[in-house]
Amino acid sequence: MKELPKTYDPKQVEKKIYDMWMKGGYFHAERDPEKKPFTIVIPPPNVTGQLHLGHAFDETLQDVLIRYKRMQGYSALWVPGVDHAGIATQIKVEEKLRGEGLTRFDLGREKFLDEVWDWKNKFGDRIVEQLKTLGCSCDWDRERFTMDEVCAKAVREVFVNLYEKGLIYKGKRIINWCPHCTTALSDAEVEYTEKPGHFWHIRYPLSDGSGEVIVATTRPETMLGDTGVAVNPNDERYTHLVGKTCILPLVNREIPIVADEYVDMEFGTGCVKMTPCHDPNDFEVGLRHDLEQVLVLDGEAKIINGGKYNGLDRYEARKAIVKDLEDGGYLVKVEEHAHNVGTCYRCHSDVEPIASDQWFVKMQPLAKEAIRVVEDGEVKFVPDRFSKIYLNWMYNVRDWCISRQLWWGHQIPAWYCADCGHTTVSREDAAVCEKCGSSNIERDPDVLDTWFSSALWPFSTLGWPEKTPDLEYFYPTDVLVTGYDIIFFWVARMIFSAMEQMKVPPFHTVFIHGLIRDPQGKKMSKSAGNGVDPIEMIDRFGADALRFNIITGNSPGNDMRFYVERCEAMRNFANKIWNATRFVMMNLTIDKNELPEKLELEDKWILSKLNTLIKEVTENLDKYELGIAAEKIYSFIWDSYCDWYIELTKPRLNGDDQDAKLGAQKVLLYVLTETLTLLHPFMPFITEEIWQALPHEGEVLMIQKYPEYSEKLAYPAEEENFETVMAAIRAVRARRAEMNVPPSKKAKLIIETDKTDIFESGRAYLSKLAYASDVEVTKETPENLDGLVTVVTDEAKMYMPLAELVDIAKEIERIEKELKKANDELARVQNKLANENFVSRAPEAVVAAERDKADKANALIENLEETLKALK
RNA sequence: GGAGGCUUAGCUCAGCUGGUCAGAGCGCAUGCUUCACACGCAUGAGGUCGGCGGUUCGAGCCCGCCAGUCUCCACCA
Repeated sequence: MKELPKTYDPKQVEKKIYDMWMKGGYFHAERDPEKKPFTIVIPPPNVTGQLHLGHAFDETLQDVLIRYKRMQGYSALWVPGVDHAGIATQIKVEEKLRGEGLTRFDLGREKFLDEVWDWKNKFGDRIVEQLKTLGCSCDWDRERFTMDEVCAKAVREVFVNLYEKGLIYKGKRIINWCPHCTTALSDAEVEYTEKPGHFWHIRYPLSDGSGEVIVATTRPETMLGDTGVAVNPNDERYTHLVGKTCILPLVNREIPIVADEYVDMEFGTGCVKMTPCHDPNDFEVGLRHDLEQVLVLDGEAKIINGGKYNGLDRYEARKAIVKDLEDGGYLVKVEEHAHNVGTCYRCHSDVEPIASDQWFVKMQPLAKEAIRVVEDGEVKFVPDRFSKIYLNWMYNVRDWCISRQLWWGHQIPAWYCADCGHTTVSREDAAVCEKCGSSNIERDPDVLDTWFSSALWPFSTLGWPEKTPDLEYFYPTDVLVTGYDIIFFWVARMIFSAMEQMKVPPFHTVFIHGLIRDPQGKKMSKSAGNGVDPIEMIDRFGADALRFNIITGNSPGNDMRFYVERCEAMRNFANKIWNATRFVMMNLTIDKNELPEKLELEDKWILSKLNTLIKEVTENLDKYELGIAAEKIYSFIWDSYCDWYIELTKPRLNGDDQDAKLGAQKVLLYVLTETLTLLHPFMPFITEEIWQALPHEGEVLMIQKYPEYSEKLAYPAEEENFETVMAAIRAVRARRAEMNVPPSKKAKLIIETDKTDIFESGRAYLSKLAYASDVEVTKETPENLDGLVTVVTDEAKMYMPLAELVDIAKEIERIEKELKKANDELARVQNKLANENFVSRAPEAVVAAERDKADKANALIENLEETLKALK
């Protein structure tokens, strides 16, 4: 027999086991017509990213689900892959270039893209390798990249398809512009944070010299782009001014005063400066009143078209302009004013609203189906509350700006004709204008939003638009697992994209989880330096421990704090399993896993508990209650199997009765194997390692059948009977602990009970677990209780001769106390049972349970009273 | 402005459709060189489940109000 070390060392195991799985091809999902498919696509992490705890959480949940389904006999496919992550990746490469004193423009598009591909090839495998250390059972044969050929084809198809349907258009709108990333962003990519600011009141003199209007603004520098002043048409203070013009200070431009409902009379001065090119509302007002559009900020947010201010950064310009206004007597007053500023979700620079020509996806028609499938329950969110968040967003969704002024990404398949001005949008790269045939065409330099390609992920990864066998078999996918923070970015867009292209929802369930935070509840981030590296955790405690830590102690959709100590606790759990196995193996003389014909009471107890566990765990997993399932297995292994059952088998294993010995071994092995199988999706490495060492049939645990509830192994009566023995043992231990009797001090144990057979059969382990030198089971009360310590339960009265420790007076006092407690309990229960309403309206089982409680309390009281009488 | 979450033992959190639901881990106390494990074993202390009302035979669990806290959406210049 193999000698196992005393402590489990994941490092010796995990890599070896993973390699074995890989070699065996167990991650690969076959299109098996005999099986039902179960598919998950991974939320593709950034190709050059590193695994953080958020990933670890996400991937662990998916791995548990996929392993569970695989073991249940599904053809379980987990499609892995990575995302090209347009902005994020481009920024990283540009930073690297900056270190060399270069910009992307120095290289030019082609060379720059070569650089990015190099970067991708250099770091692209890192996160994949990290996923493997976590134990992810992805089908690596099907790994995809959002920029590979298959995905590119899907992107091209969808773009052209939507364009042809009029659902993609190009237009001049106010978009969110990041001056640092120098690209447009979608609404979803802007994060708002409240920042302190000022509210400047500025005097705009009327052109006719008859007075002035005072406007209030938080962005004085944008006045360079002002082409009007708006007031509310119902604002009597200003009606006489509508139609007049005023002079824009510093610029000396004559601009009209217009009336528009948009203006809030209550706010500020009621006069609003209109900057159509740099404010979304002003843009709309400008269109309605035909105001001129003057762009005063360039892509880096430096002033243009602003005379002497040209070239100034927006913040410098603000200072200069405020000073000049003040010097010129135009500044009326300045107020403190906190307001929300949009920032780039990637670089956190202030986002600039700028009028710009961009490509958009028209959302209203697409949102319709995306709303319907969730409202109709074709796509369910777990927990359900996230469907409200999703729907609310979808109801109010605005057109999606999809063009990005980047180089890294899917370049937009649009060619502009220099001759006729026509735009050719095409699945194949265009050589000539489709309208006039001119070859004088130029491709749009912009690329698509990264999320445009991830939106197609559930079907592009399976080969769409080709009708591949994979697509046929594995689509639609089943569950999408992700954090609530990317519902809008990704989940929503996958749903409407799939509905438009596939006419079928991409998945039936969206399983949402929360964020992992630091012990203070703060978001983990690189800049705050409070991030915990999952790889380090795996290194220190093992992947299984990390996984178990992440799975337990939280509930679906809620954030959780990460405690290293919890990893330690889970490492201890792994060690516990390891040692339980050591125990079983060092007593093992059989090489086949089968139950014995004769089962002892304690065997039936543990088998029945196991059976219940199987039922509950399966139910919990089916309801996505992974944490609850995991905790139940934990407590079964630790509390039931290790703390009780193993101890119970020791007398048999160490005894001379060969049949009993074998019986105990068999049950030990059976229960251990079943439990390992149950636990495998959560702790794949240690369970596989142990399973391999135990007698088994089949190649690997990871494809064994998941345990199923069996009517044959339900022993409710025996379970209950054994619990009464346990209660007796606990009572004795508690009594001894109370009196500070060390385990080494044994005492005879006399058990007076009506259920002699139950206690009789447990004689051996009773003596062990209750530290008895000898056990006597009887129906008779001992004649003389002098010098006996008494322990009373509802099923037994027990006596231990520990004369030197016994103080009769104290004994009596204690029993009277217990008696009072029992009486209180009885009164409570009887009171309940006396309630007509309760008895008639509560479910039968509940009433029966109460009656049972009453019976037990009665029995206990009776026992206590008898003992008390005897003592006196 | 709108929506939602959270408030349960010293700490961090579980508690599924209202009836063993008052729990877990860590921490704490006491005692254990018990032949798998001190990354352990046994025993124990500790909570009027944020507050106030209501529904119900029965409420951490449902409803309303209040307080604290966090988040998301919208974004009045």
